[in-house]
Parts: sequence; C-alpha cells; structure tokens
Amino acid sequence: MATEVTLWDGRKLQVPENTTFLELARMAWNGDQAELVAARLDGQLVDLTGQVGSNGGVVSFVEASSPEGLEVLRHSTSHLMAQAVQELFPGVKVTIGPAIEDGFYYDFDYKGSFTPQDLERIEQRMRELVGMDIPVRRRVMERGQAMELFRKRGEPYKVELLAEIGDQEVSLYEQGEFVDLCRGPHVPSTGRIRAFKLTKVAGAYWRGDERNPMLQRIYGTAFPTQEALEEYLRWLEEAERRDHRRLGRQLDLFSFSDEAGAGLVIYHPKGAVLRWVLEELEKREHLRRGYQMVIGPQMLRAELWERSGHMDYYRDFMYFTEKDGQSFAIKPMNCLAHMLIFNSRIRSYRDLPIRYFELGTVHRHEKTGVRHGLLRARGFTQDDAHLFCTPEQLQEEIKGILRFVKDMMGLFGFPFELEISTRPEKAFGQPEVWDRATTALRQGLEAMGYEFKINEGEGAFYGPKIDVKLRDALQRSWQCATIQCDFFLPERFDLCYVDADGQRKRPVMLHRVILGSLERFIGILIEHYAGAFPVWLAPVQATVMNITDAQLSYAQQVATRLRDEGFRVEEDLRNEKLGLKIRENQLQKVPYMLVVGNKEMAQGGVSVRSREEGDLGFFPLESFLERIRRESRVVLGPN
RNA sequence: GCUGGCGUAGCUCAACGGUAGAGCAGCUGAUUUGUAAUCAGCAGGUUGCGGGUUCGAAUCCCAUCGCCAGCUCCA
Repeated sequence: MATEVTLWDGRKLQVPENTTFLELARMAWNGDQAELVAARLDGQLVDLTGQVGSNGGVVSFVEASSPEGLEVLRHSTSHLMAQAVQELFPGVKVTIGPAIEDGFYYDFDYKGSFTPQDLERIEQRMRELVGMDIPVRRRVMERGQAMELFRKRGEPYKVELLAEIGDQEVSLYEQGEFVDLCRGPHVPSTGRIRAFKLTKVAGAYWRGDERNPMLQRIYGTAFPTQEALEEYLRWLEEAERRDHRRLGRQLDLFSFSDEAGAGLVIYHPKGAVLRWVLEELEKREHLRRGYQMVIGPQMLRAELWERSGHMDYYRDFMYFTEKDGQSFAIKPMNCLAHMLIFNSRIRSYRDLPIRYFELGTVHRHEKTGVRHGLLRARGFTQDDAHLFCTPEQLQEEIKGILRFVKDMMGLFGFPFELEISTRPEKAFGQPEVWDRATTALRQGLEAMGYEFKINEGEGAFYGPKIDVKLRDALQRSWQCATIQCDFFLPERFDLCYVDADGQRKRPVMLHRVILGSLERFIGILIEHYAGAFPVWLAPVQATVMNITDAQLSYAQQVATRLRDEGFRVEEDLRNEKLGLKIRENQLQKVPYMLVVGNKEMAQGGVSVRSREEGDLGFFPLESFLERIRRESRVVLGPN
C-alpha cells in the first residue's frame, strides 16, 4: 500500500508504507547521508530504520550536529560503550546510560573498578565495533516478555526498571550481542559514530541514592566531527588552566592549610585586598539602597538555635563550643542576630520596610567530599540581608532586590537566569500565605520584565524563593543570589509591628544575598577573568619599574603619587632587566606596568605597558592618572 | 558521608624494596640593563602524620589527616 509523506520543505511523496526513513533520506536528502542520526515523523523523533507507516505524515531528518542529533549520537555512543564493556568484562551488569550536557555516561555494576588502561581498551574495542558498522535494531515487545528476557540475561537492574514502567509495550535496542532497554531513538548502525572519547571513571549510586549499591560510572563524550571533539577537549584544558585553586596559588591570593583545617580559607595580601574592594563596593551599594549595616556576634547560645529550629534540621552542619556550662553554636546563618535587633524595640508600620545588611561570616560543617576550594568552603562570608516588610510592600522589595542583582551581575558581565521555587509537600504556614508570597515573587519578576522558570514544590519548608544562576565566561552556571521568603522564623521569634489600626501584625521576612558568598564569588571571578581582573578590582593595579638605579627615587615618587590617589601600586625596583620585570608582572596579570627610565624622568611621566595591549608609549603622569581614575570608577544604576 | 585515585624541597615533577634527584622559586656574588626569562655559585627533604611487614620502606600492608574526580548536598 502506498502512503503520502510531506517533507520538511513541503514536497509531497507517494511511497510504499514499509519505506524506511533511511530509504526516504536516500530519495530526498541532499546532504551527506552519514550525517543523519534520526528522523522526525510529525515532530516525534524516530529511528532512521523505522518505517513510514500507513498514515504518512510530515517527515524531516536530524543531523548529528543539531542539538537533538547530538543527544542521539551521544546516547548511541553510550550504548556502544556498554556493548564494548560487556564484551571485555563478562559478568558486568548494565544499568542506565543517558546523554548528558557535555557527553554521556553509563553506570555498570562491576565488583572492581575501571582503570585508565581499561578505558583505553574499551575505547579501542569501541573503535573496532564502529569499524564493523553493526546494525542497531529496535524491537518492541510486551513488558513481561522483556522482563523475562533480561532475567535470563542476568540483568537485574533492567528487570527492576521494567517493573516500574507503566507501559505495556517497551522497546529494546540490539546491536550484535548487546541488548538494552531503551526508548531511543538511536543511530541505524555503529558506523555513524565517529569522534568520541572516554573521559573519566567515578562511583555513582544506583538511582542516585546513597543507600543503594555503588556503581561504576564511565563518562565519555561524542561529537559529529573530530574537530568538534578536539575543540571540546581544548575547552576542558582552558577550564583547567583557569581553575581558581591553581590561579589562587599562582597569583598568591589565598591558600588552605591542613594545619588550620579543611575548607577554611586563608587570604593572602592580594586575595584580602580583592575581597576588601568587593566589601567596600557592597557597603556603599547597600547604604545607597536604604539598607542599614548591622553586625551580629560570631556565636550565639545554643538555646537560641533551638528556638529557631536550626537544632532540629541543621545540627549536623553546625559547630559547637562550651564554656562555664553554657553551650554556644558558631553561627551557620546570620538571621538570628538580625531578628534580635528587630525585636529590640517595638516596631511601627512606619518603620517598615527595615533592611538589615551584614557581611556575615558563617561556618558550616560541609561533608568531606563536597568541599571545593573557594566554591564550597566551611567558613565563608555572605553579603546577607534580612528584610522585614508588610505583605503590601513585598513586591516592591522584590523589585528592589532584583534591580540590585541586575546591577551587580552587569558590573561583572554575567548573564543570569531566574527560577522560582514553590510550596513543597511538607511546608510550614497556610497555603494562602504561600500563594500570596509566591504571587508577589512572580509579579516582581514580571514587573522587571524577566523570564523565569518555575520549580514546582522545590521551595524550602519555610517559604518560596527566587534563585539566580549566573553564567560565567566558560558558559558554566553558578547559583549565587537567592531571595527567600520566610514564614517560619517570624512566628518562632514572634516578630511583629504595630499597624495603623493599632493592631500587632506579623511582618514578612526575606532572606537574601546578592553575590552569595564572597568566597564563592571570588572563586567564580578568578575563573571568569582567568585571573586578569579589571583595573578597579585588580589587587595590584600598577607596578612601577625602573630601568637602572638612576631612577630609583623617581620611581618611588611616581608610586607614592599613585598611592596618594588611592591606587594599589607596587614597586619593582630590583636590579634586574626590564624584560624580566615585565614578564613577571605580566604573569601576575597586573593591568599596568609603568616603566621609568631617564627619558621618562626628564619629561615627568611614565611609559605605560598595558596587560592586554602591550606598550602604549609615553604618558605624562597626569594623563595616566586620568586614565586609571576613569577605569577604576564603578558606577551602578540608580536605585 | 560513599566510590575510586593521589600526598616526595615553596611550586611542578623524577626515583617505585637497596645511599632521595631535576627545573623553577629562594639565598650570595657579578652584571646597571628600555617592553615576556643575564650569568655563576650556594642552600634546601626524618618522602603528610602514626603504626606494621622486612636485613633494609618514599616504594608493600593497616589506620588517620588532607587533596583530586564523581555521587549526594549546597552560598
């Protein structure tokens, strides 16, 4: 029987209904057939080996280089890897193997662990299987039948998955001896897979639950072309080159010490000044935006943390100390002291909104395996604020915070994405209160014209929140700013204000951070700028270097002048060649190198070398000052 | 916390059962130098810490601390 298909470009074809998409591609596709990994029938991704069927429909083809095509390619590569692993390591059980953002993985139940040499063998075998161009076949069968098949093959994980699938019919994919339960689609044969690399092995729990058995996960990646693969591998190297832990040492910004304790940051002079610049910016901006600065104690009595509920749900993360029979907790959060300030007198509705800001240093006992340099430390300082307002004021406050976030992200050139998390199953407070607050969050975002994603049921038990995820120079995403409503603590601490009608009322409480933690943010900045900070932020903004001892005191005068103007300047007056001084300062990523020789001394100026642009030639001192003044100015939008 | 890998000079690495070594950095001296490395010499380590095996341990085993990758979690 013939059927009519409409091609992506509107052409219509009459073909037998058992025509496969592969055959259709041969008839209609002008590009390279080998670039195709799947087809689309009425929008649905299908195998190229599938048949058009009696209903016809709109057909298009998916190339390996498209986003969906890449996912199919990677998914198929993960199957290829599983096939190679089962051949080389008989008895290994397969579990799942999806495509992920940068590639794919496959989890295996294997009593040993895979070594780098094993990876090479697996890769080698994969290449052989690609060379054999083995057909990949889809089979649809009844669920019970599939369970029986996997039971016979000794694949308990597949049986477990099947037991939970609702569908009566399931699809299997077969290539040679290898069979996998899978929705597909997949490439029609192994020969379509070309550029791939296995990147690492790691443990992972079955279904991500730490009570389940630990599986061996092999990560890999695949690309349509060898060039694209190599470009990705170069990107990985670039990320490694920018690693903040490595740059932190090279630029002498900070360190960690076994002796001091894991996860505790030690700021060296240059790291400390970098942080100081950020702190000054934060203080200025918060005051400008109507926040009041407060400072709470580093530890508070354990009883207070009982009252706040932290002892129930946060105890494992807290550090404790005891003296004179009193137990104290080192603060893991800054909110308690801020509430004590709020409660230190009767508050009127006229006082609201109240915005308390603190550069609050907190300590959290993060589990050993999760620490990661500055990005996840045990002691860190948040740019933390707590806002107390009436329900009516909530939306305006949200907007103010969002403007703040936008200004700060813009300053560093970070694009960002927004997410709202709504009421979870187990939640404190009335649903109506939640609804009202969630609406305020959403309307705040809408009023600012932002797109956002909604994470249903992902909010904290105490209230809904907005999370901000920034994107750095390497397109990686980081959570920094967060705005959280809290219905729980105002109750626990009986926060109230006297309203216009003389009644005591409960204020809305917001927790919010902008940069998040200074440690994390500095870590992100180091990687974002690859250590080459803009002039306003650079720990050393300029180095004055002399050519011979004859300019010693002139060089010092120049440095002094710059310091008088508030710039961060070093002197490199060593008896060394200019080339060496330039090299070292360039490697330290100092924005400006100011060379002074007899010529500059005679003319009362400096020869300027820029980190990015190289030799800029002679500048009278005043005109260089003007330039660096301009570049050090930070201007954020009106509030 | 779990799985796997790894801790050697300040840093990057070598030695992998038989006397711990190099480059860079550091120090000393010479050199007074014009836009990414001047030359020479010197010094530097109970091999993370604690046990054990062995005639002998950086090397093998156990424990512990730390680091790295991943899982889980998160600012």
